[in-house]
Amino acid sequence: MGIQGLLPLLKSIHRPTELKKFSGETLGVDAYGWLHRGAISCAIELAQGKPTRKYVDFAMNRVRMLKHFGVTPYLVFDGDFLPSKAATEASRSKRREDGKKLGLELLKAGKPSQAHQELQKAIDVTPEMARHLIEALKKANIPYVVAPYEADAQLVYLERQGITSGIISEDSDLLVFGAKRLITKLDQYGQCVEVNRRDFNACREVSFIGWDDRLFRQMAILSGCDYLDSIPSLGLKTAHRLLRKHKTVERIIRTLRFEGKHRIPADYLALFHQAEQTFLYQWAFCPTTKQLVNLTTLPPDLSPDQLSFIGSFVEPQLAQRIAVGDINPITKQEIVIPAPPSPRKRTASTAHRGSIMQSQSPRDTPKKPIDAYFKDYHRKPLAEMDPNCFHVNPGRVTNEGTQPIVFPLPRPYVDGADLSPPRTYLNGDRRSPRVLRRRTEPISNLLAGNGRSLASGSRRRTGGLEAGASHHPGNAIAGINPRPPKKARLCDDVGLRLSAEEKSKFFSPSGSKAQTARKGEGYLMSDDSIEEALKELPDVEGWSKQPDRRRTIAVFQGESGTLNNGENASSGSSADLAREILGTVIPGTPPKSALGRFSYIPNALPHDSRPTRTATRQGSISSMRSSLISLTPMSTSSSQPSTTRTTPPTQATPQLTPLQQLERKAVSRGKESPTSKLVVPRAPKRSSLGRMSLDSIPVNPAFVPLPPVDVAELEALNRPVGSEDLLVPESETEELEGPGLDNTVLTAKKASRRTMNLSQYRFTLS
DNA sequence: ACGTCGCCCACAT
DNA sequence: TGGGCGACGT
Repeated sequence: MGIQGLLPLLKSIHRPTELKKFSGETLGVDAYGWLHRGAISCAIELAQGKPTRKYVDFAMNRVRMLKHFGVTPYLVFDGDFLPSKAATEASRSKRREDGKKLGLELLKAGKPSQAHQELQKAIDVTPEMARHLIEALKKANIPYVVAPYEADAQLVYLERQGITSGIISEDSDLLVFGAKRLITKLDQYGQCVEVNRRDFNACREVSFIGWDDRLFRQMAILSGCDYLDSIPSLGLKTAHRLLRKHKTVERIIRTLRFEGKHRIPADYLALFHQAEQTFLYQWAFCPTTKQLVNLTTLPPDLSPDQLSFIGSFVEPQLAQRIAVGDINPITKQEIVIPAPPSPRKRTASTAHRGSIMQSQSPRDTPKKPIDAYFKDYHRKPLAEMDPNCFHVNPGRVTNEGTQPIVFPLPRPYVDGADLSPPRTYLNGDRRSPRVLRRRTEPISNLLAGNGRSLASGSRRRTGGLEAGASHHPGNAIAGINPRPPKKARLCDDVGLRLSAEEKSKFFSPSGSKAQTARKGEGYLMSDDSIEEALKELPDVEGWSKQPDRRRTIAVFQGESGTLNNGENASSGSSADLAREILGTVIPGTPPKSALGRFSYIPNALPHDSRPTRTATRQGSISSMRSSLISLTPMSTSSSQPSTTRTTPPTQATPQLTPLQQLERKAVSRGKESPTSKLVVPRAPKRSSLGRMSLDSIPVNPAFVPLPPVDVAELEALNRPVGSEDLLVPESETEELEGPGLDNTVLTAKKASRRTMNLSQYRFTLS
């Protein structure tokens, strides 16, 4: 795994979000997790050497889901193992083999369940498997790249180059590599958690104020990472404290040795530096220049020769072929696919592990120019997205809070084309895939000639997403998707239980009817708007947490209770209900009934079980909602259907995220001069007024119904901001401060700010 | 009292 | 496998 405990340490800056928020963006995806999860669904077949490609379906379902949300995935595959890792990997590989044998034996013994369990652990994601997925990606015109070494470095490189604007991964190592926006815990419904590097200063578990990337990286390494064994009893907190106190690793080690409390290897410092350099300079493939580059430009006094542990340089020609997937990054031989052309599941299977041959079959690889794969990512207009997406997320229902949450989900993103059976094998297990492949390397390895390696095991399991996106023209775009009607669901779910979801959330086999309904709705947007509103809730309040969502759900539930089941999506009464709700949400036409529901919802809602925030929220919720609804003129959204994304992302506006805002506060509180940052509030730049208005409202922003998708706004919000300092506190800031925050201290300030902001907004907005 | 480490439970399949 | 919770050690 990456850095154990890192994400929990950053918990206060986790921003529960929805994938939809990233609509219009290209996000890097660690393909390993998806492949691994997909492989789990067919672990037995793989172990038996059967020609299955179910794992491709799994990954492609996720791809569709992303597309459904308007997100362009840029898949990044792992390449070769770092030198030091080779040995480790070999032993691991053997372990897998043993596990496989055990599993097969169990299978023969008539214990399929146990067999599968064992085989899952023995899953090995091979370059051939990656290649199969790549073939599917090519057909779907999805950008991808095979990293020369670790996908982590490649993902961060792409993000730094602006090729992607965020990274979907479960590996906390990415933050150590320098990822700016890490999107984790993505589930099949599009729910996820965003961790922004910029929010670090707002971290409440430990203070990162005054810290730079280097210190953060050192803290992580010091506590133990994939490239360096940890020092017993020295975790993140301690590493953080030590760094704060002594500033340099050298001093820390010297002190620790002096104290004699920890046992520190003689070569610890050397290994430490190797680990540090591995995070800094690991090789990545530059899609633009088509050659290997160091993640971070090497300083003049450093040459790749001195960094044997980051792997060796690969000639551009070869690197390029590896990058597109034609060559096995490990063996450096061509990957030959037996007979992939037929889309059906049953194509020839690749031998589990070694189907690397020398001859390449022409048909297998389309002869597109390599560039083609790197360059075009198409973005999907929101319009294409399926409007009806609400549905309950069963998983989250019980999740942290325990309360059921309802969300808008895109369901069937089904494109007809590639999908095999719409079945979603949704999430495979969540076991961390990467671990299998990579692991932390023992220090000894590092020392040993290579330096170190990196085997980072990561826990990557990307959240599941099963849905497919239907953007393709051929299919019926959004309307076509056969998914359970969102509306119905909302109602149902809300009212009923989350279970409503049923098996295929994204693809409902019979979904056609639902589709029609959606399209019909002029107001589809309404759905979207609702979704937005829902989404917002979480964001706003909580950027803190998910409980918010639940509430939301709860609200709906109250209503839904009356409603019918979600089954008849389009036609059902539930649908009507949904409409009503939507209407309420939507600015222009807020049905009273809807409002009423919202208002009373609070009551209905099961209160947040969570101790801290609950009280506040609940009390205010109803009022907030009503107020929000009435107050917020979401004009922006109302005018246009959510489905259409008209506005191009306006990026100029630096938007502070709630976390960032907190950060500022923290900073201001802290020593650093906050003034410039905090003071600067300027007129909101963002395109969407609606949002601002929302923010400005004293009420908890979470409850404000958002307008249908305001693409520009979303983008602006999400867009990486230039310098944090320069950013002006915006509406979002307020959100941060909203009830969602646990921090009591901040709360007071927040409240005050909101008010302030509101005034500002009003001026500006009006 | 805090932090780390180990055990138990769970999620999703 | 990962997260949460409880116990032990500093």
